[in-house]
Amino acid sequence: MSRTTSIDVALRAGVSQSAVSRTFTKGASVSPKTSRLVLKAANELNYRPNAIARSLITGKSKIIALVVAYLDNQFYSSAVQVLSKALKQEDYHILIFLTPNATDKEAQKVVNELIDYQVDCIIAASVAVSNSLVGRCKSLNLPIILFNRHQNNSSISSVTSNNFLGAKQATQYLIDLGHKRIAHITGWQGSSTGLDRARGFELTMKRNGLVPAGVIDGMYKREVAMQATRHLFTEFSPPPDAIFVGNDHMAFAVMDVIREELRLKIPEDVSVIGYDNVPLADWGSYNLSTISQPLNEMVNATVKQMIKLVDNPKASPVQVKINGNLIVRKSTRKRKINV
Amino acid sequence: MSRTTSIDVALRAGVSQSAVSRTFTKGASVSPKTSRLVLKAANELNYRPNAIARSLITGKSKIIALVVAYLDNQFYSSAVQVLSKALKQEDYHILIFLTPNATDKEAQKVVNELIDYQVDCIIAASVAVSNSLVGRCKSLNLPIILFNRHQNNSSISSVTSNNFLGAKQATQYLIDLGHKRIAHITGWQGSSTGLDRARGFELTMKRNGLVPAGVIDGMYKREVAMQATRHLFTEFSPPPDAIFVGNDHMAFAVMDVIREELRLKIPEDVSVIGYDNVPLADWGSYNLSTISQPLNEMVNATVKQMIKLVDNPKASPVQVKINGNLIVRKSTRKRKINV
DNA sequence: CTGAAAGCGCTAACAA
DNA sequence: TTGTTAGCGCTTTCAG
Repeated sequence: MSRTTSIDVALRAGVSQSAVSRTFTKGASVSPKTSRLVLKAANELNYRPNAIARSLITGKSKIIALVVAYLDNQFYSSAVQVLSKALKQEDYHILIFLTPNATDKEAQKVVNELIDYQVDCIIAASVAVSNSLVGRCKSLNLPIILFNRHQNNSSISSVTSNNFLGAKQATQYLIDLGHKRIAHITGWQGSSTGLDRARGFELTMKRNGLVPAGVIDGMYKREVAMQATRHLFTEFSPPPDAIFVGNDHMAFAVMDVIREELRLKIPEDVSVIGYDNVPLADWGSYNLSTISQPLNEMVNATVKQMIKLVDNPKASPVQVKINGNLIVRKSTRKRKINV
Repeated sequence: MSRTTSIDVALRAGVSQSAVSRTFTKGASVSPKTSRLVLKAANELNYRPNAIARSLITGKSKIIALVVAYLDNQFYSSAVQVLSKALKQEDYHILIFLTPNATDKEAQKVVNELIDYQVDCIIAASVAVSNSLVGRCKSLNLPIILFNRHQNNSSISSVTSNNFLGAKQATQYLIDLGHKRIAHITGWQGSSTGLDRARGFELTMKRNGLVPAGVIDGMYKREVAMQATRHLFTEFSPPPDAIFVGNDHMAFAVMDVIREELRLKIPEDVSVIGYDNVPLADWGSYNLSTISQPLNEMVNATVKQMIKLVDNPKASPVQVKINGNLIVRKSTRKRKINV
């Protein structure tokens, strides 16, 4: 009743146990004849090599740890899907860790568990990684790649879109539409994406001689963004006529408040633009203009770098930055002159 | 530069290697003194037991395979989050498999990989599992639990909500509102949820002496549901004044078509009710009435059964069925008399 | 309670 | 190319 092992197969095929191992280890030398014998016996016995035992020796588990804060934001559930597909192609598996409370202690705990399972690489999506943790991984030769986040520390690999440029595009677009009172509900100011996008906004406003009609940290959270929106329209006078929101996930919340609570029309009364271009942004009820983050390219870059690092943990880290595009939908529109 | 092992710790603590193992194996007998010595040395060396080596012996990996078709549907991304949290509590880890094309061959391949990694249990969310596959798992003593699906085969454990009852509630609710021309865009008719909900609809209509104003399979896919909606309003005359949609994910698509393409009002012209009660259903732009699937209870039941089965793979399978509730929001409303 | 010794199932030298 | 042998790092008998 217990699992068939390579010995069982060897016995039946009339070869040595190592012959069996070799036929299942790519790059090993086996004669076609032996291979055929082994494969036949293996098939009859329904044999599969034990990946655990293999990992113990090779030191490689073919498992990637994917650490992500949450999946509420469609950008991350999409990212998980695309990553999963790409990694499957490379014969890697995903151990997924959801860490909603991103305290450093929590992160420490997660990394401990990753180490226990000998994962080949960590992909940290939208999770802050302290320098001490990076050091710990480095000393263990455990590669780590930041996805959609970057760190000033240039010794760590990261893949992001060009958030600074994207924010500049979004802001300039609103300005070109004729908006003068533009507010920004920022992404979490403790994250690189949130900071880069806010920088792009501030700079573009200044370059155009405009003063922001309010800047509030939305923390990338729906509830906080909703509160920020209410604040923007009750405490600022005149209220904004356009809002650049730090990501799509918050932009949906902003739109809901503007339409359902404030009874204003989008885009007639207020233009709203988001960031990410998640699938939901294209749905009829939102039709949200936004800046795209090229998920496929970001994932490809991530996997490519992962393979490099697994192969050689001392390979030089890279910081990949991919340009996104302005996606114009129906949540933004040209101002009439003299509003 | 290589990893610290139990031998390193033993040497430093001045005890045997087995003593180290025992202090890290719960249920083993060690004197407090030895334990203290070991823990101290382990801490100084930053030692962590190698989970891979442990699995090789115990046969238990503390890893659960979570197989899910996709994460586009918010019900599943939510489910993954809640499951992840519950399993973490029990010290289990999740190897996630996304299998968008649910062919049996694909499933076979996934199961092979699961076996390779010696997962302790398979949780199959919304994935069809053929009987041959179930048999294969059984012969390997690999427990499997269906989440949000059930099979006629009563030898396999499953956790679902009471979809038949929920569909009856939804339909009766529409009838009580005064609707007479009620259509049903069904969930995929190859799935138990899709079938149970359709049965509940058909039966309730019949019992109330009503004939369905169209029944079309939406396949749980956004695009298909959109097409079905168009069909319902162009090919049926008079068109429906209420639609029971097989899940929320499709209901959003239906609402988008009704409002953006057909230029009809919800709920004034058409009532729409969904199924699942995903977070998005509560967002202002949709405000979708629906039947809840009690995710927390479903997850708790799943984890409980999983622990039982891991402990004893021959434990009797259970089919858990949890009742959901009607959630009334603003996508449904009472018909005026004589419309 | 403790240490010595025997493997878990496999890969990777090594010699033939 | 093949079989033999020695481990990977750990848990688990078995004596003491």
